[in-house]
Amino acid sequence: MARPLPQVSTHSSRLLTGTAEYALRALAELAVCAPGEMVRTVDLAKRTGVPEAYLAKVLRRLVSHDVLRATKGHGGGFALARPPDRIRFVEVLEAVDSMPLANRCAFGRPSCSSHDPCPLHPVWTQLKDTFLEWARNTTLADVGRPLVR
Amino acid sequence: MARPLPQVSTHSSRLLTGTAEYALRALAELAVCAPGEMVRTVDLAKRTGVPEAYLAKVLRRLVSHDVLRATKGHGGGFALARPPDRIRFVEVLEAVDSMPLANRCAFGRPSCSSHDPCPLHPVWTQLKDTFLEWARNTTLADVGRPLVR
DNA sequence: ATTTCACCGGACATTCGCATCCGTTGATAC
DNA sequence: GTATCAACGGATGCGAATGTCCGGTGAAAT
Repeated sequence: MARPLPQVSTHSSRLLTGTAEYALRALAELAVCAPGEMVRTVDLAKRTGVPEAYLAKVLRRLVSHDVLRATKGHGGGFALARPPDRIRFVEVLEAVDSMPLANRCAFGRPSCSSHDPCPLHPVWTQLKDTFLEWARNTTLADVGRPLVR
Repeated sequence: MARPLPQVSTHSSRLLTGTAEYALRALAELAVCAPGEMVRTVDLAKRTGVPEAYLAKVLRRLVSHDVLRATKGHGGGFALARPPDRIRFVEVLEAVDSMPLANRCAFGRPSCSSHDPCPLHPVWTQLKDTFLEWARNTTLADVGRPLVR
């Protein structure tokens, strides 16, 4: 017992940071709980396979960004701050990562637009916009579902 | 002078690793050169804003993966190993990152499929497949173009 | 042949994301 | 009031990704 469990793997095009993935795992668990049910860090850690001490830190960031709410003491724990369908992935990513991805040039140029594009601008914009659309349109209500959209 | 120039920014949902971004910058420059023209590391570094010493290391990885070819000595440098339209982004990412993204569960489960899905499986698959499609269908011939596809 | 040039490749330094630890705070149970 | 519980938040450690350095190798110019 006390099996190490699957930590984040390293060195690969990952799309999401390890921390963001951890946040989504925990939120996915909370999304299927009864509304208002408080779940402790230790339980979330067990269900998600995320290191408990680190998960605690991630959850705190989500609380400070009003994605989660928390209560202390007996019967305490974490719960979603709103119904699952009103928590968008983009909010989660902003909370744990702070993603200024929207206007970032793949060439590192301070200004890069369709008017003054860098060589990578078109292909990079294509990928970036797709990702942002996904992050903005996906909510916690979409987890654990057969993907209808 | 000797201005630091825009290194990769940190802490954000990045989609690509810094190294992968560096590789694409350099390849984008080489893609618009005359076929067979050899470009030196120092010149690529200036044009792309990538630290020269590190870029040299990235370029070597691309050579060992047959994305680039290199020659030493006077008039030496790097050039694409093939025409731009035959170099897919996925090859580049595999060369510098080694991306086993294809079958990786966002919940860290050893096995996760549509038969035995984790809560995040549907939404995660959606994003992952979109990214892989982008990486496989985009080539160096697409850089610097108005994005027609 | 010698010099110069530019890639090669490994050793080394730095930075940052990931992870752990521990004392503090506030709420509940008794 | 006291004890217990669980979140809070700062300090610290670790390892991978990033970035630097330098001697070696082979090709071209003279």
